[in-house]
Amino acid sequence: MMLHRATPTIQDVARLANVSTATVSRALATPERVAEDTRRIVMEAVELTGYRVNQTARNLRRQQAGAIVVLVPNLGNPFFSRILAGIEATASRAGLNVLIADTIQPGAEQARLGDYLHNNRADGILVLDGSLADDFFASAGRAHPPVVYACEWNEGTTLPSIRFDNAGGLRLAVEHLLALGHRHIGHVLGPWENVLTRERLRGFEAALAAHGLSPRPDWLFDGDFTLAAGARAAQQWLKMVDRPTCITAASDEIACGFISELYRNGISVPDEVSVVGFDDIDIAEHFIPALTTVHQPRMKIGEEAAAALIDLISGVNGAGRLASTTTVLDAHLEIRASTATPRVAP
Amino acid sequence: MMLHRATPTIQDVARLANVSTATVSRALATPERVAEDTRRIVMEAVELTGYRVNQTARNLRRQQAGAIVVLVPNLGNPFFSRILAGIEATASRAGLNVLIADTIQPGAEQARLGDYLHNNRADGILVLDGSLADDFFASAGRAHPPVVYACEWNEGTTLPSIRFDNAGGLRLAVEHLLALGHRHIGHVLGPWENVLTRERLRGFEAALAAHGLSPRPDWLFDGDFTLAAGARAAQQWLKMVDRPTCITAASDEIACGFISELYRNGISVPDEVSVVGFDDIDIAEHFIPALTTVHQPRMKIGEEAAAALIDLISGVNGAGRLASTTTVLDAHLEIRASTATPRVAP
DNA sequence: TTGTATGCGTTATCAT
DNA sequence: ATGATAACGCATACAA
Repeated sequence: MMLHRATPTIQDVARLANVSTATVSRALATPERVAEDTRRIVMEAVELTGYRVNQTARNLRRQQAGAIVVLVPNLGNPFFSRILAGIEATASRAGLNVLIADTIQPGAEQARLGDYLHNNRADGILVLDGSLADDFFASAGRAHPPVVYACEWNEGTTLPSIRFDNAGGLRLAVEHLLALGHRHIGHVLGPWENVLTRERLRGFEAALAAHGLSPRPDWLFDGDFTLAAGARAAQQWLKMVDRPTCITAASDEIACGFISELYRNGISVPDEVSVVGFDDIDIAEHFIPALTTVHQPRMKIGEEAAAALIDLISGVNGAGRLASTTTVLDAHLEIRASTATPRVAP
Repeated sequence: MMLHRATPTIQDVARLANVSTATVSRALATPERVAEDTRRIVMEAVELTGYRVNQTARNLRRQQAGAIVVLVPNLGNPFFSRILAGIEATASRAGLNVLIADTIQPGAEQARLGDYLHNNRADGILVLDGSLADDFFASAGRAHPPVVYACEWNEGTTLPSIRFDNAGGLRLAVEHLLALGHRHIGHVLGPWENVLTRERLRGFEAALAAHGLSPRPDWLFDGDFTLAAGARAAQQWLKMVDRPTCITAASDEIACGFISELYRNGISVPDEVSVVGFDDIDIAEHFIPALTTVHQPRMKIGEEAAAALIDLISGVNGAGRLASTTTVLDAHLEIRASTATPRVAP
């Protein structure tokens, strides 16, 4: 009769190999500190028993978690998938697991997130949600694992962050439109509370100012980052008597929603209005028309953020753990078919 | 001078409350097994010290991991984001953390994934990758945590799975086209090795057969689930002398790529060819034209899969752990603007 | 109801 | 180079 064998422990291996558990542990963790012969015997016993180290026990002993947690605002938003892929690839290469937590969850703020901070569940925290304030992490002077912001950040943060040059991206967009001959430029905003919205608006205004133009308040369309917001902005645009000849959108989704709604109302892009997006999501290149947009290297953002966090965890920076290092990735404009010279000269 | 206090342990709380560690443990885990007064005193001490239970120690003692792992084929694919959101929401409600692993990672197959299976890292495994065979999990007769397939599955699997009615979805698509008057119907396939590709093709063929039609091999376009594959299929379509008047695509991305490439070549959808997608991704409704497509409730798939796995973990099904339960979610067709009556009668 | 004592599986320290 | 042993922090069986 075949008994259902329980998971083998280091003890089982030691017994079979006729060595102490300490030797087995060493043979696996630091092979060079074990004699050639012994190592062979131990490895054989490992094979035979099918032993796998129990990570929970190892983590308890080593006072670590073997994992990082990523705090995502709305996991359902496909924008984050590439970033997550970059994070996972980098973390797994470093032997770290990746936990995900959706900050949109009700009741998440206190209980669940606090769990990750103070319960030895994670060796480090990657925050993609700029609405989480610094003092959330530094609460009550407790010790907590290293924190790195990616994509979004909290204004005035003293924590390290990996950012994209959002203002610069919008500047490129506006300059492209100016070069095409546009002078009447509008902008569809993301949600006001989002730091990216404000950064992109800042770039928009700076680019106009650099060319002696000032933004017209009625050409600033409120919104969020969604397709629906773009469609709403289009409705407003349709109703205007004095319309901008082109629009910069705070996201590709906004741009697509905007174009789509105009199309349904018989207005053609770029013939009657030019549109620039932001993000360069997959569909942008295949949209109708192909979307001119600011490209964000999302995979790379994830990789860099994870790498920075791992550095912090392994203490590469030594006492520099507290130093706020901000990495800003350069913006790049992908020029496609949704922008053209204005049909009517201003 | 303010010393940097280390993380408080259950010992610290016990000392302060003047009770044993066992009592503290009970007061936190099973309050009803502790006297009213004692509980109050303990809770006060917990507050004062800021004690948080060490999950690693708890997990070691309880012989569990407190987490499930989701095996995703290509995390960068935005299709999975909603599913992940559903999984995370359900798991976190059950107090379980969610680990993500990208099965696309090189070397992942053996080392990393085996880690999750046999190293006490996860209490359960959610597999979104149908290319992972059953025997990968059941290797060498080892004990391993419960496994549930979601979305994709391995043909002939004996493991539980949550599926979408892929064949039924394609059937709805074909019947819609037939009802519009189409008789020349093509299909753009996903990757051959993918079970969803085969299921959807099966539905395609069955629907045709049910109406006395047989599929024409030259109207079956090879591909994968990407935008680029749709564009390639469009190129082929353009070159044909005898073209299908409509196309069902194995994914929305294929459909969008197809439509987009036709548009660049001056062909209009649905005027000259009708297109049906599959998935109902966010952009579908806002595409030009709005895409008729098979709606997949991705969030719900994630929720149901997580719920099933959690049931298995908590042993709700008792000995039924080995029983293969397959849940199939119903298909639904979202009719929009990319389909119309054929321009030329056959 | 509460306390005592033991062990979860591993690794690090200290001998040898 | 190897072995004995003591923790890591918690939860439970058992005793009181």
